Parts: sequence; structure tokens; C-alpha cells
Amino acid sequence: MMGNATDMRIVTWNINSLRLRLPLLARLGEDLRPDIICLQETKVPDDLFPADAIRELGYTHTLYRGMKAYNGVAILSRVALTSLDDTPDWCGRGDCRHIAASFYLDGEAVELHNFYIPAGGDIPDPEANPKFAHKLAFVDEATAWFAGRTNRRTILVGDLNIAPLEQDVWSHKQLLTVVSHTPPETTRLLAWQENGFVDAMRHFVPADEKLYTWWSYRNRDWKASNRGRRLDHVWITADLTDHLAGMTVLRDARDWPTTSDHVPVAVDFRD
DNA sequence: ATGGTTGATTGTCAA
Repeated sequence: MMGNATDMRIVTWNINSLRLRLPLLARLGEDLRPDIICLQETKVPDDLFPADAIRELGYTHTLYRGMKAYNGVAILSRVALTSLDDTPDWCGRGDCRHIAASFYLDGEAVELHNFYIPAGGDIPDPEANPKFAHKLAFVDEATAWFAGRTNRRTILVGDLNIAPLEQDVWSHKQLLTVVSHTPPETTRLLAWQENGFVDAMRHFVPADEKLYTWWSYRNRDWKASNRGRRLDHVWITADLTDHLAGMTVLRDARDWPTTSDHVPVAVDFRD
């Protein structure tokens, strides 16, 4: 991908079934040559994880945490990973929504956190909708936990299922009451982010420009209607800002055959 | 206001 051996490309993608989309994972590898891929919604229990096929794609270091039918996260890497195991069981659910590792970037350890935040259901009221209450509680817990470790070099990625800025959705006004862009969600996500993180995607694209990573399956023509949302994120601690070298939203992936409703996002680091 | 599509799973939930 890039010339320097210490350059590093990290991709996050909600793949929406890893086993169904293994061929697309190969295509992602060819198109972006990622060093590390963080996946969400793998929907595969650990004993059925396709480890051999993924090793053959060049990802010799893998960490995964999956369950039947729902959720599931994985980190696929060409460089060595050390699993971080002292992480919370968010909301005590035993869900597979977070996996973390450390690796070496420019000779120094970096923590990498891969999240799949609950989508939150349809009704944006925590009293009426337990899924929405779960979503808010999850973000609150994560905010509190990361507040205690702001001194670590950290990259946080994933499907956070919240589009925090006005230009992260196709219509700010129309989505204010739609789960993913409601004030209780956007306020919380920005509070979490501002407590120690820099938005690496918006480092490259100004806040007044539209930026999406997800387009619903429920549109006849996703490209023509372009009713997108930025649900997928890459955050970094400020000490990594000087290492940022580029950002790519692989919008073309939304037109791949039988693809995910999310597209991959890549962020490049150099020393 | 409602419906629209997809995946894992096989009646229905989750997104």
C-alpha cells in the first residue's frame, strides 16, 4: 500500500455476516491492502470462525468473539496482536460487541478497540424501548471506562450506530427523531469522543461536508436517493494525530454483489 | 404515517 514498512492501514467494516461475505473480504484485501481489519456483525460463533480461509488471505493474526446469529466482532491482522482481555462485559449481557488488542506502531504499543454498539431499535424512548435504553447505557458505560485511561495511545473503531454531526446524515432535520441521530445519542457520543479522542475521519473531511458510511437496504437505489448516515467511526488519541496520513471511505463497496449495508473505512498512519 | 430489504434461521427477530 504505502512505501514505508512502518506505515499502517487500518480498516473498519460492518460486514453483516462474515461467512456469507468471505469473497468480499478477499476483494477488500485486494482493493485496500489493509494491515488490520476490524469487523463487526460477523454473526459467527467462535467454533465456526473461518480461520483457515482468513489465514489464506494473509491475515496471520486473528482475534474474534462471536455468537450465534447476532453481533460478533473480529480483528484480522498481518502484524502481531496482543489480546487485551481486561475489558468489561458491557451492560452485563455477555454480548460479543467489543474486542481489543495492542500492536506496535512505529515501535510503540497502541491499543486498538473494535466496537459494535447496539442499534437501539426503532423507538427513541428509553422508557418505551429497552433496546434504546441498552444503547444509551452502553455508551454511558464505555464513556466512563475510557475516561479512566486517557493516557494510553489508542485507536477506537467500529460501527457505533450513531451519526453525531449534522452532515453525518442526509437530513439533519428529518433524522432528529430517528434512532441513530437523536439528541440523547449524539450528545452522548460526542461527550465520549471529546473525552480523549480525535475524530480521524473528520480530520480529513470538514464537518460541513456530507460524509456517510451506511446506506439502507430498504432503498430501491441507494446511490440515487443517497440517504446515507455516518455510523462507522475511527477515533484516535491526540498523540496519534501527527501520524495520520489518509482516510478512505470505500463507497464503491456498496455496489459489490450481495454486499453489506455498511462500507469499509480505512485510516492510514505513518511514523 | 408507512413501507421498504437483508441475514440467520425456518417463524421470527434484529437491523
